[in-house]
Amino acid sequence: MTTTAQNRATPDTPEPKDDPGQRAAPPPLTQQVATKLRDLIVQDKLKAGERIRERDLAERLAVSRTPLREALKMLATEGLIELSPHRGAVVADPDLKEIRDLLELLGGIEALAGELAATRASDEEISEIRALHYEMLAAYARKDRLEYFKVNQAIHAAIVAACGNPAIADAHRRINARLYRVRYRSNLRNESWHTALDEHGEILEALEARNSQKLSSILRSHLGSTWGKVSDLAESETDSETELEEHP
Amino acid sequence: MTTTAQNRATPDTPEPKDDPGQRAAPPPLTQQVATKLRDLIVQDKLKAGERIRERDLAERLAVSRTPLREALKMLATEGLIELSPHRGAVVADPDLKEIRDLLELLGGIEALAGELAATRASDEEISEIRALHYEMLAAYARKDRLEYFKVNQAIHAAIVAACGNPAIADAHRRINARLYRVRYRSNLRNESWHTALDEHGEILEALEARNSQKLSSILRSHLGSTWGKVSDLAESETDSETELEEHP
DNA sequence: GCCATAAATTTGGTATACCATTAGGGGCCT
DNA sequence: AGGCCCCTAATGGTATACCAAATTTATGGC
Repeated sequence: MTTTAQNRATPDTPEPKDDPGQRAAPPPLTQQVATKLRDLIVQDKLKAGERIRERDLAERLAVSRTPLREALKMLATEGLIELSPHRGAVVADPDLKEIRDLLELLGGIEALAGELAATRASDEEISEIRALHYEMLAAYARKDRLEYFKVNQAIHAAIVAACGNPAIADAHRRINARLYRVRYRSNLRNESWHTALDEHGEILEALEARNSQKLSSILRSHLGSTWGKVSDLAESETDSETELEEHP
Repeated sequence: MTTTAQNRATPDTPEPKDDPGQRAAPPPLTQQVATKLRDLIVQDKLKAGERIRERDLAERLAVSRTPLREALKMLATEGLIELSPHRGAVVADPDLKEIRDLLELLGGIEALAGELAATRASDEEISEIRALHYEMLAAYARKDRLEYFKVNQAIHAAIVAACGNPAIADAHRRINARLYRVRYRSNLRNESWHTALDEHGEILEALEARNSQKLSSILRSHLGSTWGKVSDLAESETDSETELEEHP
């Protein structure tokens, strides 16, 4: 058993997704599709503003429309795509105002999480964050922007997780997902790594000193500088390429 | 009067009645179902922990399983219900820890929103909030707990809306929805209205003085007292009624 | 009489078929 | 010649049918 066995409709489906011999739990297809779509959006393989044709995408993912639509509904409530009544789904393409709003919210949540983490984090968690910090320094030294970005994200996730409040961590993860693409591009093209690096030093310092107020305020301003980079980047882009956009 | 409190009781009211001859805009069924389910959950007509049988519920709502399932998926990502792989959906029944976590998050978001609203809110918005405050006093004078509760919610929603950040307002609405049932019951049975009332006076004062820091900190502690009431109530309940729960 | 195992029923998961609505194109009328 | 309207194709919305897994129940053996 355990081989999802929907072979009836699609006879040859070379799906290596779930291990057949493993007695582990088979994950629901809708969830798999949702996760896959999340990845596709976050990795920009589904471009922002792109129209999603259900039948095509369903065939591409080798699933039926039903689980795909359910996944779509989930991503819509997460804010990753937008659903128009009879016009289908498009990948969310936040404008500058939305990005600013989301960063403001994300900053607030990180500040809250940091404040709590400063008092609640275990020594082990702090040690791990310090380890990640060094990894980030390593990535910086190697000028490995991708690794730098990932570790950077991991650090923030770890701080948020250290507050011991899953609800906060979940909210953070969601908002972050909506900004992931933007921040990724910003990271790849921006010049000033050092400001973020300095701030991260302060963050670690405040955390280890268990200084709630300081950690909180640093995290707020930290995302403020992120906003600066993003808006600068957006400016230079609209300058040069003039993104395709609907006009009235 | 415009923007009376009743409008804020439920996120948005669907159109259960079919348009007579009007061919304007038929709202998607899935959305209607989702809205209806939200209301049912929030009004406790679908009890916490209750198992949801898709076929029954679909028949009860006179829709097919497909839109119902899509709606279910949406509510699941919103945290209002929980989906177990093959055991179906149950109405989310947060335990004390989860409630505390959610209140902590909600407090943080309200604090953030308040801080921003203190500087950004228009005079008209502040006036409207004051008007709502008086409505709440009226409900208090009449000992109308339901109205009091609704106006109370409306005030907080108005403050959050006044921060001019839809992302924050949306996040707030979602977290609040998950706590609505709990807070509603707490409100109906708790004795001490006055503490909340006093705090609301301070809130209004800080907002009109445009004192960001004060408004922010008051909103944080305000939900702290909410936690006190909720936990007290939970205590007395487990004392007296012994909620129906699965036993080994 | 009790426990274990297997069958049946129930329930959720998935696929497909069908219907309604909307966008696009071409022809007709002004 | 240009704009309005109708017709057609495509796409999303809804319903139903079928399959697999899980729970419950019945039955047989200890």
